[in-house]
Amino acid sequence: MTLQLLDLNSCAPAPGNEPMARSQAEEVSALLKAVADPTRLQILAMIANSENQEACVCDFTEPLGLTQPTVSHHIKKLAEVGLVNRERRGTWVWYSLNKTRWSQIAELFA
Amino acid sequence: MTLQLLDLNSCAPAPGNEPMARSQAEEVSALLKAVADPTRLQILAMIANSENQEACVCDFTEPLGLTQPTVSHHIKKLAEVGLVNRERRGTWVWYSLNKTRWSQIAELFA
DNA sequence: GGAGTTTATAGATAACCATCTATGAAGAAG
DNA sequence: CTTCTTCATAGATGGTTATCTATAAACTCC
Repeated sequence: MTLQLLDLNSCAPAPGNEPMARSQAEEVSALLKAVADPTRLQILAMIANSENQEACVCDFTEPLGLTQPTVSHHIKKLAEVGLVNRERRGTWVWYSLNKTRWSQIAELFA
Repeated sequence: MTLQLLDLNSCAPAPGNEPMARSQAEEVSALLKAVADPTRLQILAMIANSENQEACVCDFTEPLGLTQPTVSHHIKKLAEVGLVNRERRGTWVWYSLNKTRWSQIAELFA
């Protein structure tokens, strides 16, 4: 999936009433929806602020006051849009931030 | 409302399992939810790409294939989080982008 | 004031989503 | 192979939201 800008700084010949392509809008929207949830923002911040910038599901349940399946659900949403990487090491599954994907969001609003 | 960063680059002493404050997460989430909708992304892009970087409700209905109340609903969502400015001039109401607010989103993901 | 135009609001409905409980899958260790 | 731990999935449920129709509000012009 290739992210494209909203052309805020574009000097294009003013498309007029032609709206941004719906498909592109839906792509960007899906990425933003994943991050537009308070619990998922907390999860992302916790990963970023943790020791090795990685964490497993069980690290979140108690601080967030949520059940394990709910945390798994949220992390899955983040993984689906490529915001977190998944890596199994033994019994645990470690999740880390995909910083490239993260900064792609920043570029959208640059 | 004061926007705060997710402390991705923070050198703070590693809060450990203490999650980001829920209230802050909800504030940021509300802002991102407003923009995490394909139709609203199209509206924002259309405003940005229009002649004087402003547009009124009736400019959107036909290109987006939505009714006027639906467009009003979406613009209201954007206005509620301060992403668009509202200005009545005669019969029309003109909406423009709040670029300060816009770039605050970029800062969140910087 | 009355008619026409533009935008906002109210209410209804269908789709979506966050959360839970229950259960399955994957790996470690005895 | 069995047991324990961690994570994922399935299904149910209540809350949120995008959309529509109908109507009100604000403004212009005659």
